[in-house]
Order: sequence, then structure tokens, then C-alpha cells
Amino acid sequence: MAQQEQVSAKVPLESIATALRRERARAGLSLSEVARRAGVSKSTLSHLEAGNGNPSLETLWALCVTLDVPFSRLLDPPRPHTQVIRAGEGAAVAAAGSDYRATLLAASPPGARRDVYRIDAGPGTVRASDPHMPGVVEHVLLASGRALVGVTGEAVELRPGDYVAYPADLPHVFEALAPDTRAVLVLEHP
Amino acid sequence: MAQQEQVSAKVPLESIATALRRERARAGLSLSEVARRAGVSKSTLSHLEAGNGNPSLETLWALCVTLDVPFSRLLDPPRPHTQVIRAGEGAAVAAAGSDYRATLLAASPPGARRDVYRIDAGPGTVRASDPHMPGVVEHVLLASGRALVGVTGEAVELRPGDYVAYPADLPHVFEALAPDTRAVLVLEHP
DNA sequence: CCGAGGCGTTCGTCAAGCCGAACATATGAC
DNA sequence: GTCATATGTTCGGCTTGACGAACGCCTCGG
Repeated sequence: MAQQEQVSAKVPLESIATALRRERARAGLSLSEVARRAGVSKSTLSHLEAGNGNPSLETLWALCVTLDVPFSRLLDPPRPHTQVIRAGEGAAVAAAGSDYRATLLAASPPGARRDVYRIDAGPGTVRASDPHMPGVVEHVLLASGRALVGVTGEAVELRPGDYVAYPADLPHVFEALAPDTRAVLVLEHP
Repeated sequence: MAQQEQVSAKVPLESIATALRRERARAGLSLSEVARRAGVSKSTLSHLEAGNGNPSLETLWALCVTLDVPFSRLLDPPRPHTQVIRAGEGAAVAAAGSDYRATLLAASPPGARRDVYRIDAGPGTVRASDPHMPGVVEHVLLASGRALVGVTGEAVELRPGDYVAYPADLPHVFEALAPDTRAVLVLEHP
């Protein structure tokens, strides 16, 4: 291999391994089943989930399609489950949220894939939602008040201007912490 | 190979090929140079850019790091035309000399067709936009402050909690009327 | 004019990924 | 209890991707 001053490219094998196990678990499938559907051998998948090897694109792609994950989910960061954008920061991706008094502002027209809700809630309100369809993502931007929002157990406290996005295919909550708490919720279908 | 009802997984080889050429051109590097830096052989890269083969993860990853692309850029859709946003990672778009900032919260992933922005603006700011692609619709929900929003000439005044949707393939404006005006903007592609 | 050095492509060799089979184990039917 | 089926892991062998070298092509510069 010689000395390589070339770009140190540590392939995220671990990320892939854990991601594969995680997504497979989420789908409730066995290793054999996934391998069969994806058209790869059990041995290959087993190795990959063990964190060994250097998979080919074809293999990875087949697994992605089978598990219905956008590919980036396999390589990208080790899953920043709940990420928050404080008023003034950049991007986010993470957990789950729900609604208390939600007003449907724009239903999903044929072709589009997002609904826009307005949420009004008061303190003492805990709105817990069961998981939605796989792949659903919710985006919440707090307009006023304070609220605890996100995947159950990983919810974060939002203040006005804060934004959070999270997978809504997990149990999630929206708990208002102050009177007159308002928020926008965008529900995005896969 | 028997009938395979397994997921038909056509690997986006073409996307990768074109993406590699594109990004390499953007960086102004020669094939040899990229290959050398990434630590892959010229032959391998040549094959890939020709759209042949089935690269290993290690190979792809090395190229991504060298070209400084988030990986998804290699597989993602064949580049959605004149999309303004190459700022999937970038933070805020600020209007020159005025108090207007739009933050991209969630870029359109491959398949989805809406971007979510947060807008912060101050009074005296008039943000006029040229028409977007035909069929584009913008949804705005005002979180705080006051603003005049909509198609130029037909804009309506929004107060906190108000919502408006309008065709964005016509000239349109966003004019803050009060300090600390915040809003959510969902840009929906046809 | 022609040699040096860059470019991108093509050709053989070797290593490695992928597959299928055999393997241990675990759960449920009868 | 025993067979039957499903799980995930490990073992040869074939296939194939990656490498390095040689190639043709072009542009400089002596």
C-alpha cells in the first residue's frame, strides 16, 4: 500500500453496518429475507452488517432500494437523530412531533407530498402521536411560546424561531410549555 | 438467472459518470490528477467516467473526498435544472443591504419536491422575486411581525398565524412591515 | 525537428468481492 | 421427543474490480 499522503479516506464502514442493522430492524425483516429480496447473498449481507468488506455500488444500491432508504442514510453521519436549528443556525434532521390543535392549511394535492398545519396549544398539553407511515418526516418551526418537540425520549425544547425536523415514523410528542404556543408543522410524505 | 421479482435495482451508473466528470471539471482537475490524489488508478477512474463497472465503496468514497462532494451529489437526481440552491449546506441567503434573510431548512431530497425556508426580515425590506418555474407554488405562514406577501399587485397583509399560498411563477414580493418579522416559506415544485 | 511531459484510453495480472453450500443454533408443529 | 423450518455465520470457488504499464495523442520547448 506504500505510504499514502493521499486524502485519508476512511470509509464509513461502521456507519453502514449500523445503518443496515437499524434500517433492517425498522422494517422488521430478517437478514435472510432482506438478502433474498435485494438479490444479494446472505453471506455478503452478513459481512456488511459485521462491518467488514468493501461493498460494491451494486450491492449497496440493492440494499438501499430494498430497505427503502435514500442511500445517504447509509453513509451520512451516524444518524444525528435529533438535530435542532436554533434561531440563527443551519440545517437539521431528526425526530418526531405531533399536534394538539392543528389546522390544516394546505392539504396535499395530487402530486405534491406535504401537508402544512398550524398548531395552537397551551401549557400542560401533551400530544403524543403514534408512528406514521415509514419515511414520513415532520418539520416544526416554533412561532411563539415554548414547546418540547421531537421523538419520544429525544424531544428538544424549542423557543420562538427554532426549527426541528424528525422522522415521524417513530413515536413523537408535542408538548406546549407556555401559553399561546404556536407552531408550523409540515408533514412530509415519502 | 431465473425470474427475479426482487427489487429491480438499476444502479445509477450514468449519474455517477456524469457527476464525476462534472465535479472534476468544476474543480479544474485532470483525470490523472484526480486519480493520483484519490489514490485510485487512472484506469479505474476512466472506466467510471465512461459509465462502466461497479465501483467499490472505497473507490467512490475516495473520489468523493477528493472532489469534495457530499456523496449524495454523485447519485442524486440528474441535476434539477436551474435550481437556485446549491446551498443544501449553505446557510442563509441575505438580500444585499437589506434586512432579509432566508434560511434553507430542508432541501428537496431526491423524490420530494418541496423546500422549507425560514425567513427573517425587518421593516423597510422589500424582497421582490422573479418568477420561478411554471407550476411552482409558494406557501407562507407568518410566525411573527407583519408582512405584505403575495403576487405583485395582489399581495395581502399577513399577521401572525396568517397563511397564504400563491403561484410563484409570477413576480411576487415579501415585504416586512414590522421588526422581527419571521415566516415559514414552503416552496413547492410542480 | 524531435524529444519531454502532460493527457486519457486500453491491456494483462492479481487481489478481493460476491455467491452458493454447508454449518450451528433456535423456535414451533405434531 | 423429533422433525421441519428459519435465522445468522463460516467456508471454497468463480467472477470481477482495481492496479500498473504500455499505448496513442497532443502541446511545449530546445
